[in-house]
Amino acid sequence: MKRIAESTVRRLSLYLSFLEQRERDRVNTISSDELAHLGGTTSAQVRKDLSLFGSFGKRGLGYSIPELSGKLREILGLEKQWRVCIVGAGKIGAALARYRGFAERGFVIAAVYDSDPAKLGKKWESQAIRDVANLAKDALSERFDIAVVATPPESAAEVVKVIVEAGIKAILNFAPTQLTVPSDVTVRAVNMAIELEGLSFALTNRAR
Amino acid sequence: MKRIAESTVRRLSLYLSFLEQRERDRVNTISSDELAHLGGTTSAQVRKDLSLFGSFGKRGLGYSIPELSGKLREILGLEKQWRVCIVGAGKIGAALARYRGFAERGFVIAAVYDSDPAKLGKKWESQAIRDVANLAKDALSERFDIAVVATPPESAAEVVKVIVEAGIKAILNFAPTQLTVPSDVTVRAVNMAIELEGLSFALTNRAR
DNA sequence: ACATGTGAACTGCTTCACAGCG
DNA sequence: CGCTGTGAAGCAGTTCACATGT
Repeated sequence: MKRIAESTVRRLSLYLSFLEQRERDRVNTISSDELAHLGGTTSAQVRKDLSLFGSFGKRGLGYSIPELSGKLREILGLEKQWRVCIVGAGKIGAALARYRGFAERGFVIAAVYDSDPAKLGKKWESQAIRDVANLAKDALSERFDIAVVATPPESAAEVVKVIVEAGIKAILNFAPTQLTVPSDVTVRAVNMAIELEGLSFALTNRAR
Repeated sequence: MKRIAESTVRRLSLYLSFLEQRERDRVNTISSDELAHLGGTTSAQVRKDLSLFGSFGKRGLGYSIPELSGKLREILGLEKQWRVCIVGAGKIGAALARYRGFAERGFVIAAVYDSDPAKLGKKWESQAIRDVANLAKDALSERFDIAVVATPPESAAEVVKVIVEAGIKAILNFAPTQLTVPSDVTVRAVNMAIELEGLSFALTNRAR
């Protein structure tokens, strides 16, 4: 399969979230132009994005919402359940564990780890917090697909080493650190400092 | 000033964080090649990024770490203090309020808002949680520079309306909703669902 | 000799514009 | 006629390669 740009995949996710809203409204067709408006892009961009995966629309009509959202879920791999383990039982981990949207989209929080003895064993949304020392062993039997790194920056590198050795191929990193991983492991980083600094830059350098 | 790509600004933030690590180590010069390694890019990219703002290096030597980090702070607008208000006193708001790194970089949490009567008045890292109904009024006297939207998706649009009317020109959005704002308002969005779906896509479509 | 700074070449994402089809 | 699907054109960001300065 052809290589797909990250920006394209992000837009596909967006399109899907709009379609899901519309599904609830019982509207059942949508044009590339409407999708473009919702997502702040152009109709040509929408059609190009979708055309990378097939021809899902009807000329003169637009796209069937149930059909297109099904296709997008398929493309994005949201038809299977993904087993996620969260490493780091701080506020960010908590926010993730509590967020209902994940379960809806097939992301199952399968385990939560921390290294703080005070937290171990405490229940968290029906999960007991486990000792991160057991992660490697647990991963063998529980087959985590995705690991979320929500530790302080000092521990991130070490945790990632364990994650990689456990054979997990996808990491969502909330620690403000650059991770080094083999090329078959995919990392997405969310770095709040970088976002805030981007805003700072925009405020400082915008035309007056 | 020439338009700068968002990707460039993100890299500048990264470079700065590496320089700050090195500053602590009392090393005082660094080459574009080293910076590139730390940030997973190329030396040409580093030099091109920096050259957009001036010539900060010495040929044959590299960049002075204190000088370059100073320049980067200046470029990114991190020399002044930015007043941030957080709207939504949930877990994400809490994670932000607690994160020490922000204060260090000049982002001052000036206020925290919520609409839940049960939360109002409670203290949070030395901030009393205020009623979001007062946001518009408070903004007049307290001059918030940046607003963080950390509310549930249903309330995001309404909150953003108030933020924009209050004259705040920069928004960091954690709600999984597309925001509509005038073109003089900068928005950065952090959407965990999109990141996870990106990982799902990568796991589904990677070469086998 | 070494590492920067930068025009030129390149790559790849986005936009255009229109043929194709319902 | 309307809206999709898609080559071709355009443009922006990245990489190359070398002249330049120390």
